[in-house]
Amino acid sequence: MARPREFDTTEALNQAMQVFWSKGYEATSLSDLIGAMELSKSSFYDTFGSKHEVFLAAIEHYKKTITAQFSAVSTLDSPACKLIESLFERVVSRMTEEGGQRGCFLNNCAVEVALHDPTAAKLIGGGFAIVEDTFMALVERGQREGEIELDKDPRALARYLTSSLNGLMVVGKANPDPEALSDVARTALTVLD
Amino acid sequence: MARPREFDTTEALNQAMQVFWSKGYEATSLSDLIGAMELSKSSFYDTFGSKHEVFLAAIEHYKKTITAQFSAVSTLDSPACKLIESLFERVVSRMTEEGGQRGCFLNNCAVEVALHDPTAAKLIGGGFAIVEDTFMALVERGQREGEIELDKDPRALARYLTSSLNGLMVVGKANPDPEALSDVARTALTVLD
DNA sequence: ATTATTATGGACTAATTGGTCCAGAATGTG
DNA sequence: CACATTCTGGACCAATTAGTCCATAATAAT
Repeated sequence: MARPREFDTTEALNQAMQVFWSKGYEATSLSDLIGAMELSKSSFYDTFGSKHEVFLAAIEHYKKTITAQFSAVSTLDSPACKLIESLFERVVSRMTEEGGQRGCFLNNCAVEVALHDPTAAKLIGGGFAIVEDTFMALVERGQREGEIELDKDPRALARYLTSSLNGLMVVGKANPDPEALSDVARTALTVLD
Repeated sequence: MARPREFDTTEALNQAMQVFWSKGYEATSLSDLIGAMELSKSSFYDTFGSKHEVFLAAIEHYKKTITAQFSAVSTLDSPACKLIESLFERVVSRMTEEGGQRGCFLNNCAVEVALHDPTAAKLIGGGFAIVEDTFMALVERGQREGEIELDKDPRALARYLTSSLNGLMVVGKANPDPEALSDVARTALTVLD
C-alpha cells in the first residue's frame, strides 16, 4: 500500500503552519496535522516528536517566510515611505478580501498561546523583532531620503508601526470593513509626516 | 449533602468570563468552568445550556463591564485628551505588570474565534463598537475643548485609537517591555496633536 | 407535615484527544 | 538476491472531552 515518498520536511512544516494558522493551536488536532502534512502518525512522531514541537517549528518556519518577504520588499527602490504605505495597504486589502481573515500567524500565536507557553512566546517575540527591524530600516532610509524628519526616533516609530499593523489585523477580524480599516491605516501613517 | 445556595447568575457568568479570558475558548474545559462558577455539571447545563452559550454570554457580560468602565471615565471632567492618554497609559501599565498579560478579552476572542464563530464575531464587533464610540465621543469633546483640530475626522480617529489599543496588547503579550510599549503609546497619541 | 421546586453528585455515553508500538511493506544498497 | 533502512497502517492506550440522565437531598410554599 505504502506508495513511495520523497519526503519534503519543510513543505510538511509549511502545511502544518497553514493549519495552525487557520485553526489556532488548541483547535488543531493530530488528525488535522497528519492530514495536512500527508504523513502517517508514526512518521509524524518519528520525525517531529510531538504536536508542540511541530508548533514551535511552524513558528520558526513562519519567521523565515516573513524574513524573505520583507527583504524582498526592502530591496525595491521606491521611496521608503511608499513601501511602508504599501505594507499597510496590503494588510488592509488582505484582511478585507474573501477568506483573508486569518490575519498574521504571529499575531494569532501571541494572543492565543504567549501567556501560557514561554517557549513559543520567545519565538514570537523574535518574529515581531524581525518586523520591527524591517520597519526601522525603512524609517532610517526614509530619513536619509528626506521624507521623514530626522528628529524622530526610528526605533520608536518602528515599534509603533509594528503595533499598528497588529491592531489593524485584530479589529479586521471582528469587522473586516474596508472603510474602517482604511481609516485606521491612513490615520496611523500620518505620524510619518 | 447539597448545601443551601443563593445562586448569583451574573457572578457565575463573571467567573466563566475570567476563565475564558485567561485560557481562551478551546483551552477551557467544562471542569474549568464548573469549578470557577461553583456549580454542578447538571446545574450548568440546566441554566446555561452549553459551553458555547456560556461563552457568548461571557462576551456580553464583558461588554457590560467595559461599558460601565468607559462611561465612568468619560464623565470625569479632565480634558478629553488627558483621558485618552490615561486610557493608553493604563493599558501599558497593565500589560507590563505581573500577571497582567491577559490583555483584553475582546481582543483575545477576536483573534481566537472570530474567524470560525460568526455569532461570537458579531458580539465582538459590537464590543469594539462600544470602544470606538467612547473614543469618538472623547475626540469630539476634545475638539470642542480646542485641543484637537476640527478638520480631523472623529470617526476615523476613533477607529484608529481602538485599533492602536489592540495593537498595543498584542505586542505586549509577546514582549511586555515597558519601554517598547511606552514608545508605541506615545507615538500613537501624536496623531491627536 | 406534605408537597412542589430546585439543585446536586455521580454514573454513564460516545467520541476524541495526544501518544506508543509493532509487524510488515516498500525502498535503496550491497 | 539479500540485507538494512525507512516508512506505514492500524491496533492499542489512558485520559479527557462535551453532554445526558436520574435518584436523591435540600429548600421553599402551603
